[in-house]
Amino acid sequence: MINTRVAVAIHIMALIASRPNDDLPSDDIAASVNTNPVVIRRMLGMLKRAGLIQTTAGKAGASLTRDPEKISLLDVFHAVEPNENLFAVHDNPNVRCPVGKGIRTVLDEAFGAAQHALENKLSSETLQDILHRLFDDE
Amino acid sequence: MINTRVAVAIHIMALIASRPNDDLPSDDIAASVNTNPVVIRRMLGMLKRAGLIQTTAGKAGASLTRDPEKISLLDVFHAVEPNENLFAVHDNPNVRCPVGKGIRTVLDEAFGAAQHALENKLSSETLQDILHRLFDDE
DNA sequence: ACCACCTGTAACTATTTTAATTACAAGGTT
DNA sequence: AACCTTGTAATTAAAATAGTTACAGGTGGT
Repeated sequence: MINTRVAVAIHIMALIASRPNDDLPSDDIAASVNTNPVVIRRMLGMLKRAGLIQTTAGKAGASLTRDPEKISLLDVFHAVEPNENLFAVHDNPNVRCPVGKGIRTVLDEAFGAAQHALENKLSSETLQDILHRLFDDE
Repeated sequence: MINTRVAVAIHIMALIASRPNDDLPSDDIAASVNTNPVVIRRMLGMLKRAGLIQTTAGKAGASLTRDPEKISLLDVFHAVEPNENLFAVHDNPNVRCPVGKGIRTVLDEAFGAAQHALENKLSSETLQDILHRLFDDE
C-alpha cells in the first residue's frame, strides 16, 4: 500500500486553498490532519520544493503559487512521492534463466503502462475539484 | 512504492507457464527469482488461494488452472496484494475542521478512480502477453 | 532591543511492513 | 525406508514510515 503522504499532502493543500486569507501555522494544520506539526512542516517543504506553495521561514502561512484549478493531484503526488516507479521489481533475477533474463524489462513496460494510466487519471483531477467536493453540497 | 510481491508473482507465473512439462520445485523457482524457496512457497500459496494455480503438498510442480491468455496481471495483482486500497489515508482527521470532516470521503473517491484506471490497465494485459514479450524476438 | 511565535531541519525513537531464514510436520515417489 | 517435496509457523533482519524532541534562526509587534 502507498503511504499516507499523498493523502496528507492533498489535505494540506485543500486546507491552504480553502482559507487563503488566514496564515495557518503548522500547528493548526497539524490539528486538522491530526499529526505532529513537524510532519506537516516536512510536507510543506516538499510541496514548496515542487513549486506548489510559497512559505517564509519564521512566518506562519503558506500560499498556493497558482490557482487550485491549475494544480492537479498528480502534481501533489509527484511532490511527495519522490519514487519514480510505483511498482518495485526484485533486482537480481537469474539471467541464466530465460524468464529471469527478460523479466525486468517486461515488467518495467507493463508496470509503466499501468502507472501511466493511474497518473493520467490523477492529472485530470484538480485541487479545485477537491474543494468543490468538500464544500459544494448536493 | 508497492512491494516486489507483484513483480515476483508475475515472474513465478511466467516461469510456470513457460515450462508446462516440467515439475519445478520451489528451489528452482527461487533460483530464477533469486530469493529464498520459502518466499516462493508463500507466494505459491497466495496464487493457489486465488485460484490461479494448482499444487500438491509433497509433490514438486505447479500448474495453471487456466490458459495464460485468461489470466490477467490484475488477477495476479489481487492474488498477492490483499489490500483493497492502493492509497492509504490518514485515519483520524479532525472532524471539527470542515476539511478534516470531509477529506476521507473525497480522497476515497479520487484515489478509487485512480486505482480503477490502473486496475483497468492491468486487467487488459495477460500472462500470455508477458510470455510473448519474453520469448518472441522482434 | 526584546519577546513571543514561527519555520526549517537534524537527530532520534517507535511502529509497521517486507523480506529472508530456520525449523519442522506431513505428503509423494521409488 | 530413504529421500525429496510442500505448507506453514516462528524468528530475525532490514527498510520504510511516522512521530517526537531539540534547536538554530527568521518575523513582527511592542
